[in-house]
Amino acid sequence: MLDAIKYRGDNASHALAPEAQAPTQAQRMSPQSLKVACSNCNLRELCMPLGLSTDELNRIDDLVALRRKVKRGVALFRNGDTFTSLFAIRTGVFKTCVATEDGRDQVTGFQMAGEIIGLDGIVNDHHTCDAVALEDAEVCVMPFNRIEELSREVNALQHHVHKIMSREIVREHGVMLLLGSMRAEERLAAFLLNLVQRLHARGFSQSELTLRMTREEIGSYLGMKLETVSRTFSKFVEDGTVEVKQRHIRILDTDALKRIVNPQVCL
Amino acid sequence: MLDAIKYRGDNASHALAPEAQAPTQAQRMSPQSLKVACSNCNLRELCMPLGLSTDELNRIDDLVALRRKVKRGVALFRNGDTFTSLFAIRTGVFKTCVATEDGRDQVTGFQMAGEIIGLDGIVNDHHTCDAVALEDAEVCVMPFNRIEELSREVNALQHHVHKIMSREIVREHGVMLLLGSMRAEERLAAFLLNLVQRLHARGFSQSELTLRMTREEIGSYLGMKLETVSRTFSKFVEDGTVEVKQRHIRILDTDALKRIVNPQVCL
DNA sequence: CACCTTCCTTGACCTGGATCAAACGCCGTG
DNA sequence: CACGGCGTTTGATCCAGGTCAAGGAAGGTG
Repeated sequence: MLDAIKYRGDNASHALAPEAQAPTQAQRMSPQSLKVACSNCNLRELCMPLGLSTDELNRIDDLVALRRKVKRGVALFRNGDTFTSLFAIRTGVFKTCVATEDGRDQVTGFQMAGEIIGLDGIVNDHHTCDAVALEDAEVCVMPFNRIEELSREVNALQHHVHKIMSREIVREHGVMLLLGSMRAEERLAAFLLNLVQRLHARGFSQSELTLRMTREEIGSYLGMKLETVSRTFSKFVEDGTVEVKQRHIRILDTDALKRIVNPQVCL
Repeated sequence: MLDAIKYRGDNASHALAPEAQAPTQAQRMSPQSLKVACSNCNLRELCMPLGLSTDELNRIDDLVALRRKVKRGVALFRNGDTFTSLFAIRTGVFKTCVATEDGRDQVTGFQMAGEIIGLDGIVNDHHTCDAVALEDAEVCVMPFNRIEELSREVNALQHHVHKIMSREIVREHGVMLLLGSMRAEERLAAFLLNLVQRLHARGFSQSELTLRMTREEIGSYLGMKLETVSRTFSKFVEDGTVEVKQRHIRILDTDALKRIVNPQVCL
């Protein structure tokens, strides 16, 4: 799925703690005066196409209009907001969710550093879901007309944009498979494996993670009630597959999780 | 969702019968020698951006390399196939489905005339799902490198491609909402309303439709077993909401269906 | 520190939909 | 026309997960 790019050496156990990537004083004081440059961003390999020439890289630096901080619990955008930009997540984790008119809502994904959100807004020039920060976060704001302009000139960027959207479509296929045909244990196991894999690709541990979302949000994403999420965690603990201390999870037996997701293949 | 474009006047009751859009003799004989032209295609308003200049229209005619016929039950592409082209459906209905390694599969969508399939292949240069014709069908083959090339020059096309991908992402959000938070009756009601709405946008009846898929395929799409699909249909019939004769469906009370999907709003 | 709120866990019970099974209707074929 | 196969319907039963309810732990606040 996601290319396994390591861009941080440390396997910090408090993987996503806000302090881990605390902004510099300069960033905090004047986000706009700071020269925002993709070319020397350590997330570049996640957001941007590889193999760009120096010239192309410099032009891409202009993509990011500014950076924006989003406090925990605050929405980056909401259903109905006019669409102008895509957002590349620098730090923090977001959830995106859609809602029916009568109140029920559904988490459609959890996004972390290097991932792009806002793609839902392109069709109708306004967003059709909410993106809410699950912890203090920072994003790069990339005006979409600038993206379109530049991707007419930089082929690699054009193709990259297509790939990002296609990747999102494929990811959602996976969620549909999960929601349509898996049972509670399988869903949660798949969820944990996916999270830990993405964190690992970002240089964190393969076996430890700190959840940034509540049981209810996990449940919404996985199509089950929070009590079932909790019970399923407890079952994994009983089986010795994971350790759970509140939101801190340690995976003791990755293969067991894989077997749960895919009984046949992993004997 | 889909713009309600009417491009056919007739409200044929056997909406999707193959004969309704039977190919001409010329098409059957030599699909490649026939000049394939988007500019005079009656589906253009569904596939292509509006408001193109004559010049732009002519260039877009070159997008379609050829047309391809796909017999009922045959796959247009399969999981693993190398990706080269997107496909615009001219006639017929397709299903797309993904599968786990251990056999279970999940229908991710049903696509009809004017809709574009193959977007899943862009990320990794190979397809990650199967697209199977549910009835004899015909598609326009649009090599993706040609699309990228042309969309660098025709801004409207570039934006259109982005919109199509974004639309697919938004559609999948809706399916996730359905799978994650609706009950059987709501799912089937939502499914019927969506189908009939898309058919209506193509000039067919608002109240009658012929299903091209089996109960099992509907069930897979909606995350329920075929027996439950059948029972739910039967319940709708008891309630006087629809008439069901095999795959022929007549909706007697659209509002009732809407109320099932969205209890609060429709009192 | 005490208090409150929010989130999480666990128990007891219930139910919607899955599963298993049987029979029926439609349709293509020899 | 009879036959066979596939798709569908319907019934009977079961169970995974939902629902309701009661505490409990962590963390923030005055």
